[in-house]
Amino acid sequence: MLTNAKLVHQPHDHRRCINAALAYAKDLCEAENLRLTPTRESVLRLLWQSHRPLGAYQLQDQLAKIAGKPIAPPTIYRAVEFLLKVGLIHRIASLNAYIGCPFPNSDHSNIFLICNGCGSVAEVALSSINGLLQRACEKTNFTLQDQSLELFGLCPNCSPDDEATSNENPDNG
Amino acid sequence: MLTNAKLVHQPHDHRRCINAALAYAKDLCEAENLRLTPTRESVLRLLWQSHRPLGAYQLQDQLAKIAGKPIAPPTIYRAVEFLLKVGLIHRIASLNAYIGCPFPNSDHSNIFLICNGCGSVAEVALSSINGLLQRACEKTNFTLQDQSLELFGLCPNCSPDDEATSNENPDNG
DNA sequence: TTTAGTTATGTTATAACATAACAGTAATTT
DNA sequence: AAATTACTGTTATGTTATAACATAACTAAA
Repeated sequence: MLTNAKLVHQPHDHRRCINAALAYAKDLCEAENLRLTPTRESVLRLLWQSHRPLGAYQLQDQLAKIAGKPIAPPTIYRAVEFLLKVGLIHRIASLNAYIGCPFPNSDHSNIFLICNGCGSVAEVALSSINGLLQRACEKTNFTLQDQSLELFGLCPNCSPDDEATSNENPDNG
Repeated sequence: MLTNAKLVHQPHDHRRCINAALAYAKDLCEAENLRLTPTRESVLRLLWQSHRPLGAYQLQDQLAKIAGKPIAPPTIYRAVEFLLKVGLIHRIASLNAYIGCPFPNSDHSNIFLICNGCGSVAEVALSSINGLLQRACEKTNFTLQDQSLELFGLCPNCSPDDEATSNENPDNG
């Protein structure tokens, strides 16, 4: 089971997450002859500021602050579209929000663990589930192309049966 | 595996789908002392007009025609909210759209098979998948509360490797 | 090194989805 | 019938996303 859940739910040096993501993005774009322009890089960096997803208009606000000038929605959506296309970020459909992809290299299909308490989102890739889904599709003669698997609940920090301190703004990035 | 996939993807007497859904809704509301008002019933009926989901503003247009007067968005969203709460319909997050629930009685968690060709949506309930998801959550100490599982692809009618006629507007309701 | 082709961004407007707030009406209870 | 609750109507607005067109920046020949 490939997952970043431990990282998301525990204190860690989040700069390493950011640096790794940015470095990977740069390498990928160089290798594929894609342009990681300043806008795109800024949006990617913003989406790695924490392990919580950001909506397009949150990105707009934050990018405007960074850029020191107003940013229009299409600018955000274009950057997001690019980053989605090359697999560096994900869209969380149920939240209308975006988040950095922790496994951009692996050809995984993702299950998102979305915490109703603190808003953190962890990702799990589980081939056994993909196998089951694939078989269910075959049984119904459905040709699977893409998927959106989003689970809602409470992360370890926000679980009531967890004795630890909880909620709202854990500093795990 | 509980599914309505065959029904969705094959020609069938769709009036039976509608009648069954409406009858069930009436029974349920009577039993639970809930009010299936004309607006709510109309919205439910519209969501059972076909096996394709409808957005709130499509519902608005169609309900306005039926009612012969303009309908404001809150009217739709209130009816939808009610129907969601009592489990008679589902929301498809990735489509911002709503669809009648084919198994309103069973305590299932649903996987939606969304056809990129004709827009039809079938539903599958598969306990083995729920078990796997539950175990994945336990491994990461995530307390599962709710889920949204949406698969995209091509239904049997829209699959290219299927010799049958295809696409866009199959008359299966 | 202009020119043309392509890709990316700026800008304005608007489409599409969803809810807040408050007034009024209908059903239900007392 | 008055009080209470549940539902609906109405206006306005918030939120998410895209269309359409203009301009700028990069790239690759001529």
